[in-house]
Amino acid sequence: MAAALSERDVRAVRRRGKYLWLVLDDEESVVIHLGMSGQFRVGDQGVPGNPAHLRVEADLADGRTLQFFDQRTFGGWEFAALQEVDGELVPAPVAHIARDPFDPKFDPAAVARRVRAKRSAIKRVLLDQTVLSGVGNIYADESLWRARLHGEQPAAGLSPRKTAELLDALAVVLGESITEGGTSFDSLYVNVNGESGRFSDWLAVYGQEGKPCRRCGSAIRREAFMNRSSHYCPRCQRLP
DNA sequence: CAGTGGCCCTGTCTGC
DNA sequence: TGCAGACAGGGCCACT
Repeated sequence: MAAALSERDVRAVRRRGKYLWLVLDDEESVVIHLGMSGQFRVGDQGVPGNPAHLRVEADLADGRTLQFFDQRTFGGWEFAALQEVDGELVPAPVAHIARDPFDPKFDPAAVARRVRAKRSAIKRVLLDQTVLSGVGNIYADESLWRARLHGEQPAAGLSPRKTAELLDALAVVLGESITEGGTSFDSLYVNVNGESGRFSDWLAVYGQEGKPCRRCGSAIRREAFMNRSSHYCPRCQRLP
């Protein structure tokens, strides 16, 4: 990769959901995923990363250094051909990834129809990147709380109105998290300048087990879900 | 073909 | 003090 990237121009940097990619020319790109602990740093600013977790280092033409750190190694870089999908040029590994809520062509009505056509629990559907992208465990829990929905509720049983409400809640949650600088619990999660986000102060249910619900005061519960956790308010978010 | 769940990884924390 | 096990979670893939 180092040899192939040497002296190459990066014409654009694009993203969809949790994937981002560097456009090298009309045919080729480098697809990057942060996994759960990947992060970029511009080397001459902010707090230096842990050298043990430095995976990629690139010297930029302006003299700065771009570094990619990843502690838990779920992230990665790969070369990928660009291909046209639904009127958009995307790398092959991203072809199956649906548009995210910030995409100008994101169609809430169409996504709501797809959600309601799923024979699965609503939280699983929110995490399905082929339905809509950009939503992980934290934002799924937060948006379900906002929309007063239990994650185990069958997606097919949701009314069109409730589904629209959930997608609205999701857009608010994602928007506010970006404003707050992302979800960060410790020094592991920082932006390119080494600054930590404060979104965790803002979380209503995620990681709040035992604490009172902001709306009704009931103790927030945590349950095992797909080898991770679901957090919810037992009073505000009931199964019908 | 859609849906389900196990597993990959590393560092930190908890409980015995 | 030391060690085992739980936990964090995005996405792939084998299985139903």
